Amino acid sequence: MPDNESRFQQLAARLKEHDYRLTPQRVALLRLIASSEGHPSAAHLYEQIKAQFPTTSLATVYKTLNLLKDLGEVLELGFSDDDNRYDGSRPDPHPHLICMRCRKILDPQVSLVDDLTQEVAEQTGFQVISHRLDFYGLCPDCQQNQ
Amino acid sequence: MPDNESRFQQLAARLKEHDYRLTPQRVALLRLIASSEGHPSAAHLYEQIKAQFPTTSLATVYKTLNLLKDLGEVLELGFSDDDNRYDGSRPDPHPHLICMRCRKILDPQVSLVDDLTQEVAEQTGFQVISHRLDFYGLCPDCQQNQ
DNA sequence: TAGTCTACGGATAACCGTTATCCATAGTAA
DNA sequence: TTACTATGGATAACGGTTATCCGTAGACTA
Repeated sequence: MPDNESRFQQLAARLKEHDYRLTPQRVALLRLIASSEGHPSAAHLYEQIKAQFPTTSLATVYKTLNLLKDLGEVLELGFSDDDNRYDGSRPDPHPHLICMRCRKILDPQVSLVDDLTQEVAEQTGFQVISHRLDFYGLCPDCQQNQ
Repeated sequence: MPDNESRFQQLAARLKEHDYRLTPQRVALLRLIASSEGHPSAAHLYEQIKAQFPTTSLATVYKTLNLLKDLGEVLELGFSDDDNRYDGSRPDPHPHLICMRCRKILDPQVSLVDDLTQEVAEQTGFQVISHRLDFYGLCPDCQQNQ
């Protein structure tokens, strides 16, 4: 896994590559996205960036996130009953582990995803293109403190 | 898998069991839910039931679905960018296969879910309670007709 | 440096599926 | 018949996200 600074450089390079401007607001957002743990929501990023740029609009946060999403650099986790969350470290589809109590989201290291995907495809004749694998439960911290 | 009629009887019994009334609208909805393939949306059920009860409100559809959901008899599949879909045949969490073209949703028969769940739990220390496993792709029909 | 052009940021209205609210009434019980 | 309550229907409200509008910062040209 690359460190935060190099991940930020990657994101910045991708924007430049497509002739998008690196405005101060975007730079600040890229740094937040590259360094964030736990998969922040747009509202969370909005709260964080207001510390540096108090006049920033929530729309700017969404615009930047969608820009990175369209470039394939950010994975959007949509929830119908909660804020969307964003994964700026690993844009490829992968399983997530969601704590039902503190709403923290982790990326587990697993090996069986490809096997399960293949089983599903063979079972149904589907051409599987992507996936969204969410596990819900309690993180170790919340198991202790409940 | 039970046939549609017995599934309907199950649903009806569950409502009676909790002293909910079996109104004509609810009976019609229960039959639709028990017999539906491909995981209908609330709007889809609404269109269907209007053939029998033209004055039915969309709110009644949602109320009945939420009733069954709270009783654990219907599984709600929420999508942040699309209508929610409802599984009235298998209320327990299980993988789904979603066609990106015709939006059909299938229930694949797979054996590796428990293994993957266990791997995730051991890897992270999470107490895994539930899951939501969606695979996206093209169904056999849409592979041919594209 | 001045002028022009365009991408961008900020503010906010609009969107849309879902939920809440209100009221009339059907069904139940006494 | 009367009173009570759950239910259905209509629609307003909700809330996260997106679209729209406008002023401007920044880049390019000469």
